[in-house]
Amino acid sequence: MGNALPPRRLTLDQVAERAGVSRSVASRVLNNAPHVSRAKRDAVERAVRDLGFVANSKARALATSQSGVAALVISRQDPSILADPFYAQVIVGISAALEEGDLHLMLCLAESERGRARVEKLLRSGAVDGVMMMALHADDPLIKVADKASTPVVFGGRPGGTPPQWYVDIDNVAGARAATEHLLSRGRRNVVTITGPLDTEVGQARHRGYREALLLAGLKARASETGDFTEASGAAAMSRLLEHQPDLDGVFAANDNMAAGALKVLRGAGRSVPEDVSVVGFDDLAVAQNAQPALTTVHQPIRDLGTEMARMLVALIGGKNPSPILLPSHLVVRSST
Amino acid sequence: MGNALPPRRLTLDQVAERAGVSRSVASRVLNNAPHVSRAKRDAVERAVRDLGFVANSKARALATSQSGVAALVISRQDPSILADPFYAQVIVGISAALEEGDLHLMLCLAESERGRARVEKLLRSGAVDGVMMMALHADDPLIKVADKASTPVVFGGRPGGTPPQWYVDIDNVAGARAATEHLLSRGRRNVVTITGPLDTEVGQARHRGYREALLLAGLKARASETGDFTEASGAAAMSRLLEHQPDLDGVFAANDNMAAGALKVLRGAGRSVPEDVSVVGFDDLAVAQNAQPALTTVHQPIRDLGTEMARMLVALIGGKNPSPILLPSHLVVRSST
DNA sequence: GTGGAGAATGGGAGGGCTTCCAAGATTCTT
DNA sequence: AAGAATCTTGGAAGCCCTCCCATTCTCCAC
Repeated sequence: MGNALPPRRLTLDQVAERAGVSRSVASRVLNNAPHVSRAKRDAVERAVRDLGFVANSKARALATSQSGVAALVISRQDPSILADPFYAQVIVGISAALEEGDLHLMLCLAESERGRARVEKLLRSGAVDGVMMMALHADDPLIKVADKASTPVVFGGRPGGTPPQWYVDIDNVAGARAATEHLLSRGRRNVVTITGPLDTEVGQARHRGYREALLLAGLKARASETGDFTEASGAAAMSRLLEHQPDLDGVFAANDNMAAGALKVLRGAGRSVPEDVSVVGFDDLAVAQNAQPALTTVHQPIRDLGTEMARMLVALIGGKNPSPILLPSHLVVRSST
Repeated sequence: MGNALPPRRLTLDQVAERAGVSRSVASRVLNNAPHVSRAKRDAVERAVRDLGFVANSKARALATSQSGVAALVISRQDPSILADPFYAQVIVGISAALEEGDLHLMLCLAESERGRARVEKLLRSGAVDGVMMMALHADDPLIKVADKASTPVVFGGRPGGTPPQWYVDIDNVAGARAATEHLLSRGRRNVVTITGPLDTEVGQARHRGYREALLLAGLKARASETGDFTEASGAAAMSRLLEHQPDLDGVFAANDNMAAGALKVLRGAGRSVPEDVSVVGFDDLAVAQNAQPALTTVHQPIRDLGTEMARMLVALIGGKNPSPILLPSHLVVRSST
């Protein structure tokens, strides 16, 4: 920080000199490449240890044109998206898997137009070797940004529209079907649903699973109302459903937050859960366990989602061509059904 | 990715050639430095636009010896620390403030020994211009790692022991004092506390605030039990307190999770809250609102914590010498008191 | 018209590493 | 024991910018 005599960072030349070898040899030892005699290898390693040398990553990056960094880009169209524990778990999974590939994680939250421009520059400047992207909407401008980058991109969850080439997603259809079938197996016959936004793939998929289950059981789809994955929207949807479909006896909500909202409205309307109405959510977040009554829901392997995204990206960076992955979810039965 | 003819990334020379100027001039335009005529500036800018040129960040980093990246290092001694919304908010704050300084965010979760070694290498390789660090324990090995790095380090929350030179922290003492005084103002006279781990600064500070409040009110400190900030430990501590101090009428828990555990135990013991016993927590996480009854607690400006950390780091990187910051917290009164 | 201040310009030397290649050292064949 | 085959080795060319500095140009004062 502006000392009198900046002590001039240690360089590979100094290591080489101290070990009595050329810079080339020293470099080979560092990258443990072949064609180095045992004696010189030892000498270099000792010099590295004695001097406490760590190679300058910028120079290495320039020479190899590899930065050793992967970016996770999170589109924040809504304000508090990161606040839910979902991303935290994804990140933990990613972090662990990137460690395997010896990559570091750069986290980009792009909300403003300016932020998006920064992300674009980041990707196109070659500062990262690959990108993981979480975006809900097919028209998210970040998707185009990622396309323009000439670096591999893995999606976490498919945005709507034509699916990207590489993605990891939860099998939302199967999960929603299992949830609905569970309601039917409890003897419910008038099962309604609170869907997520239908312009998102996840919203659509969970709705599809619901309809499939009814279809397979030979039942007609009942009323559905759309929410936006918030508790408040779930409550509002539930009110509307009660109004139009007073004899409902089962509710599949497309996520736990909305299910929690629905529970409150049901309680307020004097319907007891699970006696009068059974309710199932989706996600298995903390809110599901804390709900009154505790919520039956579909558990997603969120951490695995992160892990698999990172693994896929590592494979891509390594020149391989992995296939998309759909992760299974499973039902967790609690007191609401 | 291994094409036949890798199209050889665009370079500044090509921009310069197209604009009919030397590379030096082109570079000056890119960094909008002075000493460029209007005409050439325009020519270069047009060439940049036409070609879609983005400077190679690795080369720039090497030349300027600035990476444009700041790291957030989170020590994960316990497994699910990131899962609480705390870090999510810190990160959002950091991200916003880093954008001001045109820095990108690298996220390092170091739990294993290997992960720690990787972080050390990252810092010492000069890959980041500065570090923000969140660590609870004074003996966290990461603190030494940060010391060895010759890059500026800002702490979020002081670890125990001698405080670091640069940090941003919540004023835990004042918050705890306010919480305790609130209990006293409700007429409680036998106020006990559930502390956090006393080998952490935050644990100690909140305990100190509790004692100060009692002292100022001319009361003696009552029983205290120590937890580890988990709900389970709060419940256990509450049981012990009920046993040794059956006439207690107020509880200050050093965080919301432990307060939630305490509430459950109190309910189980037939003490009603807030009639028989008043309870105050600390943090104002979601759990405080969801608790039964809703928890009076101390709200912390968590997002601001992140913002200020990042700002401080930006200042340090810019060669300034900022002062440590203590952020105020405030009481949120709900139904538990 | 001349000197000189100050701006504009481009050449070129880094920045610290990787990697190609030619040359020297070693081992293996027969 | 000579020649082929294989390892080791170090010199030097890159990677793509930034920035110092010597040079040229512009313009104004006297």
